[in-house]
Amino acid sequence: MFRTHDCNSLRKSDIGGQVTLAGWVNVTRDHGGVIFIDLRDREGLTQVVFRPEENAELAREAHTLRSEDVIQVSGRVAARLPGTENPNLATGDVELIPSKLRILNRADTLPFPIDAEPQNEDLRMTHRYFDLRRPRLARNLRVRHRAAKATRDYLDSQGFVEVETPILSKSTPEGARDFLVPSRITPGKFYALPQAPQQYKQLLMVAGVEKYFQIAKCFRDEDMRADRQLEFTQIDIEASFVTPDDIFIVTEGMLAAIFKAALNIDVKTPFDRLTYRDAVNRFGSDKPDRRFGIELVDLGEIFRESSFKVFRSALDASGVVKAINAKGFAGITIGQADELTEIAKLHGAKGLAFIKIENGEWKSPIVKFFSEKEKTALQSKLNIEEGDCVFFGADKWQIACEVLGRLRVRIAEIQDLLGRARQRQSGSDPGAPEWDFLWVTDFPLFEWSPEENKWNAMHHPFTRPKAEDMPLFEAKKFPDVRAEAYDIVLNGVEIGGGSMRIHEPELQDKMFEALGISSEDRQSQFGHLLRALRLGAPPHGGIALGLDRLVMLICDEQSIRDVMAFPKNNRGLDLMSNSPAEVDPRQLRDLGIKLAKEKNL
RNA sequence: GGAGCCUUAGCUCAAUUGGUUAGAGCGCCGCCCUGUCACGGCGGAGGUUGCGGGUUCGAGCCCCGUAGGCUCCGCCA
Repeated sequence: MFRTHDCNSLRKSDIGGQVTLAGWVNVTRDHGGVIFIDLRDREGLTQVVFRPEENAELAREAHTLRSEDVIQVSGRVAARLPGTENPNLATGDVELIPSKLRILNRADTLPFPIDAEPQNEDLRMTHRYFDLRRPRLARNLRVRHRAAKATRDYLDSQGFVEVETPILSKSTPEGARDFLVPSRITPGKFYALPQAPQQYKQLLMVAGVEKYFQIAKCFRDEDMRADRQLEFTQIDIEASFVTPDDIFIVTEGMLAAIFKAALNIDVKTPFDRLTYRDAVNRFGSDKPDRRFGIELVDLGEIFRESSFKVFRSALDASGVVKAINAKGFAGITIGQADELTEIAKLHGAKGLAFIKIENGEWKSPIVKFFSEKEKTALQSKLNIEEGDCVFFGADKWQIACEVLGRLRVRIAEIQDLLGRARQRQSGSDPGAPEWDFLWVTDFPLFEWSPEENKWNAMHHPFTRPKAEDMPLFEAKKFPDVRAEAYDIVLNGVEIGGGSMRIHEPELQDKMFEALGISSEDRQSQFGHLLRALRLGAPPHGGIALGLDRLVMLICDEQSIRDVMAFPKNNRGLDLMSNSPAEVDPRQLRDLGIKLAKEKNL
């Protein structure tokens, strides 16, 4: 037996016993005579004490130990001397007096200290196996495991069956850029790694599985972000003979089970629901963070007849005038105002108008254009008080809402409305974080792509239109057609989305037509699906949740990299293994691939 | 494809307005230290200030370029 206990299990009741522990040297405290070693394994720490008078040979060897050496020690469990107990340690009442020490492996000088937060992410990624030893990341891996296990247990209890779908699959024209895998056996042809198991899970519904799920790896060859990696994991769910409510209920139950398992938190269900239109109207976002206020207020009524040209012309062009009131933000600095103006311009605004209310005075170059009536109406509608700062958006609906929505989030960060900076500074227990779950429903079915000059599916091409909007769909009033599609949002982060699918071949064909996919392409790209729909496809729908993002939020991390064992950096490089890498020319020859010459710069 | 911030010892950081030999803590090496728990004490090694160019009597600091990292926009059905 390699060890009899882990490093977090010895207690007073074990005193006098003979035990063997194994682990890493967490820290050494060498007094010249007596030497203390904190031995660490994944469960915790136990103090090991070497005394020259007990065993001079062992003590001499213990002097050579350094951080992260791997050792095995056997000996007697002893009570600590009175007054030297460590209440901060679960094993702090006892210590191990070894009679045997095996140095299993010595560690080089460490690339970075394991007990501090390294700033250099490059360095962390290069030595990822070492970084993962740090308690924070070790905890994250285990929280992730518990979340995944709770997912399987819960969905199993609801009758869902986990089915694996191919990683080597087929490229489709819609959606993200595919990762391609060349076929050796069929030269010149390629598999694609799945962006999601979307078609397979629908085909499983045709197959009569009825309730499917999978914790599935997905691949998208797009640029990365803190919450986006080339490969990521989805909790993928699909069910037959269901309505959106059925999907909502099972998702809510699953998330409650995950939060119970990971954090021992009871999540309140059912979650609130907001239509896409309301979400954008009130929060300027289809994934609103409702943990703070600053809601968007529509001012169309007030300025309909205004003599202020900027507002009036926006309204006359059937746009909107909206505003947010940042309470107590009149002290905004010039730098902050510049930054917010930049954000506004970046998202399509021509500029940013705002009013500071200081010393009872409305300070802004635009106030002089307002009538008394307009000012009074503004004051009451926005609840304007001393110290407030009001920001305006006057533009097309989409742009005005998005701009104010972005400002809203940034202002909340600047004002620290979630108290994160304070929590970090005080170092105190931040208390229970607030978990704001929200369903956003009734997404538009289509989205206009100016680049391609065509309509694209906002969710995906298999999403069904809302039944009541079918006449609009038939009439090709595409911008007005709503989809039977929904997103699940947690604290302003989109953690999942899904829809009811099209199960009628005729409707699917019309959808492809609307998306400008030729009949030939429909057959070559989606022929199998269309054929399947003709063989008794049941009504079905589902959802997919981003496991990485969900675990990131649960672990209070800022990046999904910190909840993945071996993530890639933001250029898609694995700095540890140095992938991607060149391959042997023979491998390319086998695949019938010839590299193009590098571009001359 | 674009924008912002960053890059000084193994790590985390400092270095006044451009001015002497680029410092500190931790780590590492050596010596001392018998109840610590981030043990302590003394000493030592360790630097092409990412790289290239420019301005200057003089550049870690100013300018230009470039590489890398992170964040964001585009992109992500």
